[in-house]
Amino acid sequence: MLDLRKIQENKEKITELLARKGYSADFDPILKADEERRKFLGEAEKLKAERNKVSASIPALKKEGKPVDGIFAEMRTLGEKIAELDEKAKAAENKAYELLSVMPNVPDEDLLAGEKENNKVIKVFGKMPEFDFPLKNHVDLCTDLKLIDYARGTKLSGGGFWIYRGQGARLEWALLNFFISEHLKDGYEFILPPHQLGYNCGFGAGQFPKFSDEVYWLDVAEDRTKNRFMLPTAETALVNMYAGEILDESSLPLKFFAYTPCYRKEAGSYRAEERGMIRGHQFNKVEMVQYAHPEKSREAFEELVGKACSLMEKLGLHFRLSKLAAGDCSASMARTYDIEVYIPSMGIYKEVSSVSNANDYQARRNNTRFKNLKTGKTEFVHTLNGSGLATSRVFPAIIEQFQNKDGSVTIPKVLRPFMGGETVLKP
RNA sequence: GGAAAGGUAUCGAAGUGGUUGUAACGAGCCGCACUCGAAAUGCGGUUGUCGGUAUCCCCGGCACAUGGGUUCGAAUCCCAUCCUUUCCGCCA
Repeated sequence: MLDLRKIQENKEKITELLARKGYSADFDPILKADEERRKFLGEAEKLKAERNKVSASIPALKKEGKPVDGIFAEMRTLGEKIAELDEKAKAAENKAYELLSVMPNVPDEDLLAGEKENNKVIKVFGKMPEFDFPLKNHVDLCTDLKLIDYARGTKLSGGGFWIYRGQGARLEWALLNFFISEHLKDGYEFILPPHQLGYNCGFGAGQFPKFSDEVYWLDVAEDRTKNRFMLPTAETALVNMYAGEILDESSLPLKFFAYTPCYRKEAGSYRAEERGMIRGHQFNKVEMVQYAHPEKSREAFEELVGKACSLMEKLGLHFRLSKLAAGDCSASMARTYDIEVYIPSMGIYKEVSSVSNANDYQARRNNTRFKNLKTGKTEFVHTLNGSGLATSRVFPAIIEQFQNKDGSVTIPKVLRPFMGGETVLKP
């Protein structure tokens, strides 16, 4: 949610920043509705003040035995006028809110305008793997090594689902446990949230109403706002934990991570080259979230980026870090860096982590605040999130980047303790 | 799913149609006093939000789970919804 006051003060600037996201904003209907709201509100409040004054004098009048019936009749008419003005003010407010709630977040000023093509690679990690033998893709490797059962996954649930089996399940679990152990070392609190969330969570995270068709709904109620959906990322849960609450300033930053599967329709995004587990309807992810003091949120962002990179480095993978252009950041986010791992068989880099700062956009939507002791005011916190990490791209990257001539795959050192000391995946 | 009780501020909790949302009382927190210092004690302060060209005070509106209703007037009465606790039922 954008700040209406900032729009009033700085309409041109915000319009320009949103244009970098490819969004053409028209604030005039919102500002007009808000002006209307204030007009009606002012009129209603004047009448209410009068009513309150009269009401307060009633007991005294009664005590003195003076007649009050005439006053009551007058007040009844006044009450009707008030109700009418209240209704008008409410209607104007709802209109402004509705228009405002579908607007995306403004990007940070240092972001380039435009889409993907303007993303900038900031840093490349590790060496591009080289193979002196014909390399296999991860689908073949996973099948030959009996790590993933694609065919039977489809049998159970249709396209976009697979089954981790034996050593494959173990590798997946080892990855998750490795991530968890690293986050625990950094002092983040481990969260296991519900996987079914209410509409308010989707709204608060800024994913609804726009993207409400891209999640799986549990059809227990006709009205979506009373229904639950399967979470598309743990962010949707973590970012709403303190909705409506006022946090202690001294408790900031709050640092969490959660493991959940992520359930997504990914409608229409299937492409032939994305075979195997690159894009599924259900994938495992460990998600990091911070609630930060507005003055410290840039620091928090760097910390999350650093953590995601460090996980990848410890796995020994070749990957790169990109700063996204304004138009490639999702609607809720003011700033996003992607970590992309190299998939040798595809010859391209695929996202394994997306680290974002929503600034106060999400906090405004779900009303998460803290008391600023310096100013004595309540302010919105900044929320940040980042994958740390999603396994569905890391797993294939490991399988492909660490494959050997004999068809085996070398297990990264940091994962071995979580796999009973095994060093190689062999057929 | 059935029954009962309940939802008031940072927390516990009182208030069950009137002049009082800082809303008794207690705790917490902040300040001051006492003290070498601390504890104890005493005094004072301590909700959020919207609006009034109003980041200092000021004036006004609103908020006692949420949404409606009754009334001149609602934390208080009525209806609906949500949630919590306890008991019972169900439980791959």
